[in-house]
Amino acid sequence: MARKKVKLSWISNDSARKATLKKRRKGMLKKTKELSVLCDVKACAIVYSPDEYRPEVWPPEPERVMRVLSSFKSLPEMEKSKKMLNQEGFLRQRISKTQEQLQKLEKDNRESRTKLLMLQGLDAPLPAAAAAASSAVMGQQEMVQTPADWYMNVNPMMMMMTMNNNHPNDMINPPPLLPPAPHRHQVAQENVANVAAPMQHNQYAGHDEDQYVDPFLDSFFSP
Amino acid sequence: MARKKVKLSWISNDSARKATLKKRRKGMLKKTKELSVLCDVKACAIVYSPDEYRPEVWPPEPERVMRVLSSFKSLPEMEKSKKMLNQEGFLRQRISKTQEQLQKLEKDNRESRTKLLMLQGLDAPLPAAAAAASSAVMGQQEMVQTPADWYMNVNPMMMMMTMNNNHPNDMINPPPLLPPAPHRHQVAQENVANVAAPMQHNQYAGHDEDQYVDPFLDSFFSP
DNA sequence: GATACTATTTATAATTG
DNA sequence: TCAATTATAAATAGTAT
Repeated sequence: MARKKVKLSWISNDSARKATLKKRRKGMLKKTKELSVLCDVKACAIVYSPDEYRPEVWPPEPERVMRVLSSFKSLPEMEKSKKMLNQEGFLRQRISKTQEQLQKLEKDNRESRTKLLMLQGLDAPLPAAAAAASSAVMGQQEMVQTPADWYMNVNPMMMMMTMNNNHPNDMINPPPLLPPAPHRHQVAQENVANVAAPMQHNQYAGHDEDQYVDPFLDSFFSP
Repeated sequence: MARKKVKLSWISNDSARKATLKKRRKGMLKKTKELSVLCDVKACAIVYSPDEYRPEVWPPEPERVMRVLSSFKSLPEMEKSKKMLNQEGFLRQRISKTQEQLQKLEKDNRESRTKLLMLQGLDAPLPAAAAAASSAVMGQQEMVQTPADWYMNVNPMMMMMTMNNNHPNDMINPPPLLPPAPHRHQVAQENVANVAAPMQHNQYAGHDEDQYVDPFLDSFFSP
């Protein structure tokens, strides 16, 4: 959106793509925030970026996810949710398939190089990438090496569902029966008319949403 | 962003707020799509609007997003899920690295082939694997045109936890085991709202992971 | 209320340091 | 590579139909 009109297709230039990602990701999250604030709606944006183990997310309060989840409580079919996919299995399967692909690719690569050698008679050493690739795929040991604190900070999924802004919810959630949350008092009263909407997905509005954990959900997510 | 600088606070005027919501929501989803296409990253946006039973979502396959929601059970708050999170986190990281390697390898492969061509002056057809890799890396146009199809091949878990290039993702996500669902092809790329829950009647038949729709999540998007 | 239409503000592609 | 700058494309607030 500047200097030149951009065509909507993948940016092949690595550095250019990276730069664009950085700019636009920021812009997108900002837009999300603005929409949510201006119109008082639940909005959520997630962007996973290459080489980053955790996604950029808006809104920044992952704990609000619980409220969104609690809106599901009334839905039927809950029992069947046990059938939920085994995520780890999914990933493992993917890795296996990727390995296959990689192996084929490596084989092709080797064949190409062999031809090259025969034709030009010089020894082009395998790029580090190729060797690293196989070890990366195969090297399960690294799993053990994963820093303990690494995953502690990782919670892409949990952030994913977070949403809504405080404004309406604050209105919707009168001072809890529980210990009051002081920060809520800054909410303006003019917004009364607006409070209806955000209500629609929250059945536990009367509780302190930052602390309350729906017992049903709790059990649902527990083994 | 026009006529007057907007103050970042809730719009009290009902009609004005509604109008803004409509405009900005559209804009935000568009931005999400653009970012995703231009930089080839997994990006997701969800907007709940008042008086609308289902949220506007990008990408157009909400069931993919839904699966992300299911991963919420990995919340660190859930003590027993931490272990699993570790596993997933590791796997995700591993996949990211593998994808990097794969990209490098693929690039290298291309270079070798270029040399080959120059030297032997004949066009040796790409072996299957390399061709697949190539199209996976280069085939951005198709993705833009039929995001639905594209996502058919994307593992939901990958979508939510990984981020990175599609190129590698395509490699990592081989074609679905099940035959494609033709009805998805009618999904209009631009009309996000209409495709909110195309899978809602696609039951758990087959229980293939790429097709399976969790009833819990599915019902979320159903009125 | 939904468009359609600008005048502006924003976002950002290209460029520079 | 990265941040800052700048010129331009996009988004959109207010308005009219």
